[in-house]
Amino acid sequence: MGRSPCCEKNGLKKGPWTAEEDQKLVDYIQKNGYGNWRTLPKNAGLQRCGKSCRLRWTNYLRPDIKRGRFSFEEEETIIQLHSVLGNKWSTIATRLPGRTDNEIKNYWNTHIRKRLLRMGIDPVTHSPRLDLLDISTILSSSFYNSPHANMFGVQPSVNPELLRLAASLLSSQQNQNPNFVHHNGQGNQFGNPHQVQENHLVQLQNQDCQTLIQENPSCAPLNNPNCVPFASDQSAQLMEPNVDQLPSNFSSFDQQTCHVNDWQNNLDNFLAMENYGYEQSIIDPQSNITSSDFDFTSHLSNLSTSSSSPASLHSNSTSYINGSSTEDERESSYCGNLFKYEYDQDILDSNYVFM
DNA sequence: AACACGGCCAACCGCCTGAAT
DNA sequence: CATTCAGGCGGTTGGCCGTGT
Repeated sequence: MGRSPCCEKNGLKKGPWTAEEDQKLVDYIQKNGYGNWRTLPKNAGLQRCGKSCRLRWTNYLRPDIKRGRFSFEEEETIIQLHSVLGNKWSTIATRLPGRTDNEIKNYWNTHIRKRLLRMGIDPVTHSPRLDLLDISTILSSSFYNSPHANMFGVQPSVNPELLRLAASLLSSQQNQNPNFVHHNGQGNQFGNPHQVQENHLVQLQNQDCQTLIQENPSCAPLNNPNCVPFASDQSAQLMEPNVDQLPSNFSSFDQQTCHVNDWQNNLDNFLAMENYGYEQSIIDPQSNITSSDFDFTSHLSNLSTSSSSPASLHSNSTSYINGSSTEDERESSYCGNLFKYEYDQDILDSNYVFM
């Protein structure tokens, strides 16, 4: 026996609510409360389904509804809760006073989800996106052999078997995709990073990535004790880039996130963030941490301290970018800065009217 | 000015759950 | 225990509106 309709559909109005209907509903609820939604519309003189009335009230007319743009702190809360709860919008809404599940859901789908994707983070798993694993960069080692690898403190330890498998996949991708451009490691390090990445990006099927990782759980480090901080003399290897070779969005990054004027530190931070998702897609052989174990929540928990920390100078062999003293702090600050940067970019880009 | 396009979000749809009978 | 039904939830849609051409 099928479920019966919540109310008689014939003759009932659908679509956007008018101001007059809103007023009728508000007046009725203020006078009588909202006990029985089935009988409410008839008693209130509304040609609406009870369900429609309930949604209108809970999502729009309720007096405690909070309007306006979500704050950065609210977004943090949503992401943290979503990483634990998934699409339990109503549960998430209980932790955000004045926000409805519908509003949170819409905001997630239109803003946060896209931002996480831009950051290379899978919005479903909250882990780095395996489908964008940049195998060609691993193969060419252009990143690991570049001076920028030093600022991560990354010592490459790529499993030869992984390289073999990746090479096989890369080869098949190149054969199938005539537009594929292999990055030879000799190119411009300071070009538009999105463009560079697009050019040498190998999009693998998720299954391929999972297989690669399951079969080869030792690529390069995530919290790898073999990681060493960059040395001060290594930063000297960096050559000052031509101004028009800087990443297109570098200037706004400089002003909003780093709080320092030194171009080299800013550029280091920028490139670190650009590559953050990529770095995190790698497995730690020591602790057996997989990409899916990546704890985005704990990274975000450090946002408040990391996002305002100035980049440190390359003064000694144990200092990290942003002044973090440990590798965990360093990674957190990359993530935090990146997320804050993307949030600020959204603010700048949006036409949102502040209320 | 007119049109096309894409983003956003209010509202709807269909399914699920649990209480009442 | 089976059935009915209200309320709740998450996914989806359609229309509005701003922007680009």
